[in-house]
Amino acid sequence: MAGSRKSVAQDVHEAINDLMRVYQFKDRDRVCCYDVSATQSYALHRLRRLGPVTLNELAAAMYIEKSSASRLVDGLVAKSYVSRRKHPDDGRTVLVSLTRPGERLTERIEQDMIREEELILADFTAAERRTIARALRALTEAAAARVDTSGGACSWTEPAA
Amino acid sequence: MAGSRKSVAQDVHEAINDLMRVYQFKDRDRVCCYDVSATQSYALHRLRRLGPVTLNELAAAMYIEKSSASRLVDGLVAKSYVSRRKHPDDGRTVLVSLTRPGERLTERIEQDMIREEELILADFTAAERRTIARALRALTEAAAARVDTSGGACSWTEPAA
DNA sequence: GGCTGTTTGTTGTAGTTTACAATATATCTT
DNA sequence: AAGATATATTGTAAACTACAACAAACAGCC
Repeated sequence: MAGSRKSVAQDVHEAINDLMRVYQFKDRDRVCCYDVSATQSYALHRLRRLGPVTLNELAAAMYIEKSSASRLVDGLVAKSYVSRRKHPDDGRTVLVSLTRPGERLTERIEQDMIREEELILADFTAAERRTIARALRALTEAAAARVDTSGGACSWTEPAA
Repeated sequence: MAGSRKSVAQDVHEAINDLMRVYQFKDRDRVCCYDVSATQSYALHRLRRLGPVTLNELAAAMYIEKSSASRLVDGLVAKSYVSRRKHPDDGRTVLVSLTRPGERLTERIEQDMIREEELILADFTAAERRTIARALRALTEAAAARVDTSGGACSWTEPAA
């Protein structure tokens, strides 16, 4: 395998790059269809998954700076899709959570996007679809393991050179 | 399969979302290491793949608007990594291509990123790595097939509802 | 109990990426 | 040759992000 000139790693690298470009475009295009942006939509989905979280936790889950998360929440609060309230036990932290309208919107967007994913996946057999899902998940986890999200910022773990 | 409550499409949808967030973060983090941004870096890689192209072609390959491509090229020309010259046969179009320094930088970045990809892939067997590569490529092509890049803009092909 | 240090979140500021609309120039069609 | 079309650039504005400075609340220690 070390002999092959075009490595699998190179294949994967290019494929991920291309996948990201296509899906980023897809996300941009989708903005118009709902009341939220792609980033806001992702935040809603994380919140749906995580339940009420502090701002730092949300920032870590999204791999963004806490100040970015703060403004992201600003926007969603302004639209009444999330609530930001003081933590009962710790006056420093806030608890961010979906409102009922937020839950409804999140579910609707999620269903629509899954339907689109189904169309894309229609070209594959059931076994292939499962393989794709597993591969993506594994790859994501492997990459996520290299991110340090402690504190209010994130940093990529460089290999000790 | 229609019976399973959590569909494969849902799995794939979430996995792609998460993968994108992690890799977008990884890209942002990597900006510091070179003389170009992540987007500029992607443009360099496309140019390396495509050879000299017109601005519209580059825009289509990157799924961005022609005006965005124009400014993207501005930045890379300013750094002397690409050249923008008039097409000999068609006075309307420009030919964008890598300069020698641009080629060198592109190769360097690509090698570094592939090395990182190898670290991420280290957790998988050779067979798994090949499966991941194939799955990603197939997924990307399936998604790309749904984008219409004719003219100076792109648009996502919605299913006829 | 009160001082010091730490954690948490917000605000000021700035850079990058992107799109839409208007424009200029060149080519094509009839 | 005139109008229509294609290509690229510029004006403008929005979203997303980070870093730095700050304010408020907690924690520990003496």
